[in-house]
Amino acid sequence: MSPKIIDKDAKKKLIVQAAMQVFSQKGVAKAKMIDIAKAAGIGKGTIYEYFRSKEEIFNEAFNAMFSDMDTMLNDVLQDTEDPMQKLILIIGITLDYHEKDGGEFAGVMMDFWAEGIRTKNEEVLNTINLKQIYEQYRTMISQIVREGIEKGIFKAVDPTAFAAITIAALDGLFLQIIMEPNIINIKNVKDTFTETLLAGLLCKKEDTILGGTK
Amino acid sequence: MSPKIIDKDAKKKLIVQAAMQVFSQKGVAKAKMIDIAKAAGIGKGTIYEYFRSKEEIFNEAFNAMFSDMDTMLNDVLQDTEDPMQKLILIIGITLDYHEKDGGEFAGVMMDFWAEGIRTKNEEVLNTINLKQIYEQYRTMISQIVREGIEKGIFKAVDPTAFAAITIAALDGLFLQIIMEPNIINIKNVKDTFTETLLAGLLCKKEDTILGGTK
DNA sequence: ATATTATTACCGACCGGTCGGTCATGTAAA
DNA sequence: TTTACATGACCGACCGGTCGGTAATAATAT
Repeated sequence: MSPKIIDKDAKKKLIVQAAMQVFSQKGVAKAKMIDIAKAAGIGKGTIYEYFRSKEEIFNEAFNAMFSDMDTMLNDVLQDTEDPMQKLILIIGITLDYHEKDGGEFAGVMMDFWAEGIRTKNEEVLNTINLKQIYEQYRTMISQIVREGIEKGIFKAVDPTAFAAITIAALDGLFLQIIMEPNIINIKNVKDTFTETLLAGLLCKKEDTILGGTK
Repeated sequence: MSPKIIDKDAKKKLIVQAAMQVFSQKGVAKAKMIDIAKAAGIGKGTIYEYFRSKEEIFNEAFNAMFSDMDTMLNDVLQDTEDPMQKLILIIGITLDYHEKDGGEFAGVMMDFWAEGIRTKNEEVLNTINLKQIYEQYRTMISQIVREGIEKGIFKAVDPTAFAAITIAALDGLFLQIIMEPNIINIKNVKDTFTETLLAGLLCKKEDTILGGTK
């Protein structure tokens, strides 16, 4: 009566994983379904038992990635009350995350960005919403900065702008690392990066750079 | 004897411009030749009178963009001897450049990055070489930082790492601006950005952030 | 002036390859 | 034998690039 039973969820993950590999190597647009199938060691048709379309695989990969990241960040933030320490942890976690799965994340991130950029704001794209993710991220960091300012630890910078710049710098560094892993690797620049970025928060100098020189 | 004569170069530029528009809206992969033709107000076949392939248009756009940027930067750097001022100018120019042609540059940059990332290091891609461009950029900035340190104006940071981070931050901010022009626009964050990034260079504090807290 | 003609510029129907997605035909477990 | 699962040959939409034909221009001939 009961037939062959396989773990559907496990197979779905397998396919997503294979897709991530192919996506990161070729880019989503150039990744063929047959490539994904081969990478997963299954037939092309089988993919369609688990996903409706290539788009759906892409969405699944996207969501998996960010919910994972989100969990890690929230876990880590429990560890300390010190705002500076929190920022250091966020930066560390974010940078380290990019090395996950042999840097697969990296290549695909490009396509997430591309997709995010070209998504019209009005259209509610119910699956992928990179903008929303960025907003959460921004809120998280600006909240910490505000906390630091209130506690008198940080200089009174604009928390939102600072958050935006922190995220920007992280993304950009990420981009550099993807592009030139030999020249710029995480271990080398992580500390300098953290120092450079956060120095401005502690530096109490009254005369600003722009005001001083211009 | 003499036939219809038109300005081939002008038309080439027209096509590149139209292509840039379409590329930035749809992405290079999804941009159809017919879209480019329509945007340029010409027939599809005509494009092939001026370019061999879509790839060639992409390359042309890429080169035009960066040689333009390069010229602007070199011009501006003549204006001052002060290292801090030089850095401020570089940041300003780079950020402003992204608003050129109604932000068209922005969308296409995504594809340049994607292309750059997926270009194998070994293969000499004779037309597009984003990595080389980044190297020049990095050299330029690290040179200025080195200058500043020698003159005793800057703290003794690692010039190369600082250059990498500056470029990273610029790229990342750029990415943010593309994604959320309403929230993060250049005029709003330019100053905070410059302040935040360059603060670390002047701040003479001996105890480092990482050393102090960890 | 006006017609002729050589040459260039332009065009879009068409071709051929590609690839996402389907489905008829399996196969293996129970 | 039944039923879930797997597959790859096949289909057809799509799109980059081609090509034969047409329009525009200007030198030349009338």
